[in-house]
Amino acid sequence: MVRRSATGRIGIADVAVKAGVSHATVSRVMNGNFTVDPDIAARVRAAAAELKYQPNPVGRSLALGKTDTIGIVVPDLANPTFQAILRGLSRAAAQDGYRVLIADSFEVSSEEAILAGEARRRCDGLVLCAPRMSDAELEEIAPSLRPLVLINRTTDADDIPSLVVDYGQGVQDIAEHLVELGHTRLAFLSGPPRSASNGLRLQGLEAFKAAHPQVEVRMLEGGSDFDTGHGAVDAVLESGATGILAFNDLVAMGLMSGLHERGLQVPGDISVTGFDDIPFAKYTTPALTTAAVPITELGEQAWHQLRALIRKEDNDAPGSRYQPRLEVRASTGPAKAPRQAVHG
Amino acid sequence: MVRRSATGRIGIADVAVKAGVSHATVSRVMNGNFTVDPDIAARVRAAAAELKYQPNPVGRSLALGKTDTIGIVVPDLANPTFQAILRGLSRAAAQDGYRVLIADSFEVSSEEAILAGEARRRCDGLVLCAPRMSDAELEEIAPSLRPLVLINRTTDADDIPSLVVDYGQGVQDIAEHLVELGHTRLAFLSGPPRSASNGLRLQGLEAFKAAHPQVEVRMLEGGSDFDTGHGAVDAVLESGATGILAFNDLVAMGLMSGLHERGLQVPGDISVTGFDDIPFAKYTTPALTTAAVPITELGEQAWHQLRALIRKEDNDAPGSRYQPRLEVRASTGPAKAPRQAVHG
DNA sequence: GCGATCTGAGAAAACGCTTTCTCGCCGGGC
DNA sequence: GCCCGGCGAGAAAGCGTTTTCTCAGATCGC
Repeated sequence: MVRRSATGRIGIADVAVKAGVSHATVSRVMNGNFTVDPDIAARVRAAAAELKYQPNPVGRSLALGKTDTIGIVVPDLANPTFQAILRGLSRAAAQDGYRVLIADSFEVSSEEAILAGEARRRCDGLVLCAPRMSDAELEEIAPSLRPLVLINRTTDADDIPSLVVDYGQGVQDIAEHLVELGHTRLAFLSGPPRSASNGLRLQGLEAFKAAHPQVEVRMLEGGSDFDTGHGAVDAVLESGATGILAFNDLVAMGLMSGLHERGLQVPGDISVTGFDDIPFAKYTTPALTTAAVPITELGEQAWHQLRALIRKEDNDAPGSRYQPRLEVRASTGPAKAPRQAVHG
Repeated sequence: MVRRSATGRIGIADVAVKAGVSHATVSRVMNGNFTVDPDIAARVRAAAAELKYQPNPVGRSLALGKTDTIGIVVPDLANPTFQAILRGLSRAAAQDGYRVLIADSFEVSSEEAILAGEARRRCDGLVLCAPRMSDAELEEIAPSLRPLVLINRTTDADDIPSLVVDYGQGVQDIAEHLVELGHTRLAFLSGPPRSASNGLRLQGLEAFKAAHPQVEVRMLEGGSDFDTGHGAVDAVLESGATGILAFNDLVAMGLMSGLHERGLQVPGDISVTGFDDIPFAKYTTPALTTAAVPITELGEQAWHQLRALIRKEDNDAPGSRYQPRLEVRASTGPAKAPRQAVHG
C-alpha cells in the first residue's frame, strides 16, 4: 500500500518506510553515496522504483542552495535574435543538466530590473539581454544579479562577462562592400533610438564617414521590425540613396517588400543590406546581403561563461567580442547612375 | 551592520532581528496579512527596505507547495511554430505572475518523457508539445504530469485539455483553393513520418480525394524545414503536379527558393502553398498562400486552460479545436496547361 | 473588579530534502 | 581479553519560508 504524504506525492519518507531504513539512508542511496551497504542500497532502490519515487527538486534546491536552473531576460521573444540566443543557451545548458527559465520583458524596460531580480532569485545565474536599459540602471542592478552574463552590454564589474557583437565593425564592412560596388549615396535605416547595438552601429558609421568623406551617409529614423522597413520606403526614396543599410534583417526584408510593391528592383534600382543573418535571410528574393552574427553560438558561449561563474572556476576569457562576417548575397549590386531625389 | 546568513544572502531572520520582531511577523507583513499592528508592520517594512530583503522563492515554494512556474516541453526551439506557442504562453502566464521553464527535447523523442517529468516536478503545471511521441507512451505518462495541457495531441483522460489545430480541414481548404484555380494534379510534400499533425493532414487529404475523384493527389516524402523543401524540387517536378501543398511554410519557402533557382515561376509554372502562416510568410516573394493558424493565441489559451486546472476551477471548455483560415496570397494562381512529367 | 473574549505576536511545526553529528557494532592489535 | 579505530546507519539539524498553535495582554461585560 502506497502511503501518501500530505501533498499527495510520495516522498523520501515513504521510501524509507518501505525499505525499512531512515530518510538519511534513502537520500544517500539516491545521491550515489557509496558508504551504504550494497544490500540496503539495493533494497532502497527497489522500494524507490516500486513507488516510482522521484526526489522533489524544490526540497533539494533548498537543501543544496542551488536550483540547476538559469534565467534569461529578453526584451522580446518574437525577435529572431533573442530566439537564437535562447536556443543556443538552452541547448548548451541542457547538456550540463541545467534548465532555462525565461523572462520576457516585452520591451517594457521599466520592468526589466524587477523581472531580472525575480528571475535571478529562482535561478543559479542569469543571462541578461537588455538593449534599452540605461547604463546607469545596468550598473546599479548588475552586481545584485551575479552570477551574471551580459549580452551586447558591458559593465565596469570585472566578474561580469560581456558577450558583445562588434556591430560597429560589421556596419563598416557592409558600407565598404556597397562602396566597392560603386555606391556613393548610402542611407542607414536605424534601429530603436535607445538601443545599445544601434549606438554601436552609429559609431561605426561615424568612423566610416571619417574614412570615406566622399560618400554621403544619410541617417533615417527606424525601428527593428518588418513594419519599420515596410513603412520606410518613402523616406528611403526621398533620401536619394542607392545603398540602404537596414538596422537588421527584419527591417531589410520589410523594406525589400515595400520596394517590390512600388515596382522597384533590388538590387537593380536600390541595394539593400540587413544585419544578423537570421535563418530566413538566405531565402528571401533576392537573398539578403547581410552581416552574419554567430548568434546561436553566442548563446552557447553565454552558458559557458555562466557555468564558469557558477562553478567559481577561473575564467581565462571573461567575455568575448564577436566579429560579424559579411555575407554577400543577391540583394546588393552595382550602383545605378545617381537618381534624383523623389518628391513625395 | 547587515548580518548575513550562511548563504550570503539576507533572509527573513535578518529582517526580524533588525525590526525586533519574530520571523513569523515578518512573514505576515510581507504577505499582506492585516492581523499585524500597523506600527510594527511599518517597522518591518522599513527594515526590509533598508536591507533590500526579498523573500527566497525556493523557501516559499517549499512552504506553499507551489512554484508559480509552468513548464513547456517543445521538440525544437528553432521551429517558428513552437516559438510562437512559447511566446503566447509566456505572455499570458506572465500576466498572472507565472514564469515559464522551457524544456527543449531537440527532437529526441526517447528523452521526452523523462524531460517532461523533470520539468513537471519543478513546476505547477505543464504544456506538452510532443508531436512524435507514440500514443501509447503519451497515454502512459500523461496522468503523472497533471496539471497538463496538450498541444495537437489528445488523450483519453478528461481532465487533460487538448488544444488541437484542425490540420485536416486546413489542408482540404487549401486543396479546394487550388482546384478552384483549375489545378487537377496536386502533390503533398509531407512532413515528418511520425508527426501527429502530418497524420491529420493525410487524413484530410484522403477525405479530399474521396470528394474529388477527378483530382490527382500525389504524396511525396518530406520533412519540416527549409532544406526539405529546397531538396524536394526534383521530386516535385517529377510528379508533374501544378499545385504543391507543402507540409508547412518553411518547407514551402524552401521549395519556392529551389524552384526559383531552376528558373521556374511561382505561381506561373507551379503554385505553392504552405501551412501555419508564420510571420515571414507574407514577406516571401511571392507572398505565400497558406493556412493561418492562430498559434500565438493557442499558446495563450494553453495558459488559460492550465490556469483553470491549477486553480482547480471548473473548466467549461476543456480543450478547443482551432480552424485554420485560408490566407490567399501571391504564390498560387491559375493552373497552366498540364505539363509532362520531367524525367530526372 | 474579575472572568470571559478577543487581538496580536512569538514559538514551533511543517514543507522535502541533504548532511553533519553521533553512536553502536565489528574487527584488529596488543 | 580489552581497547581503539573505523565503518555504516540513524538522529537531528539545517535550508528559508508559511502557518498553525499557543499564550500574554488588553478589552469588554456584568
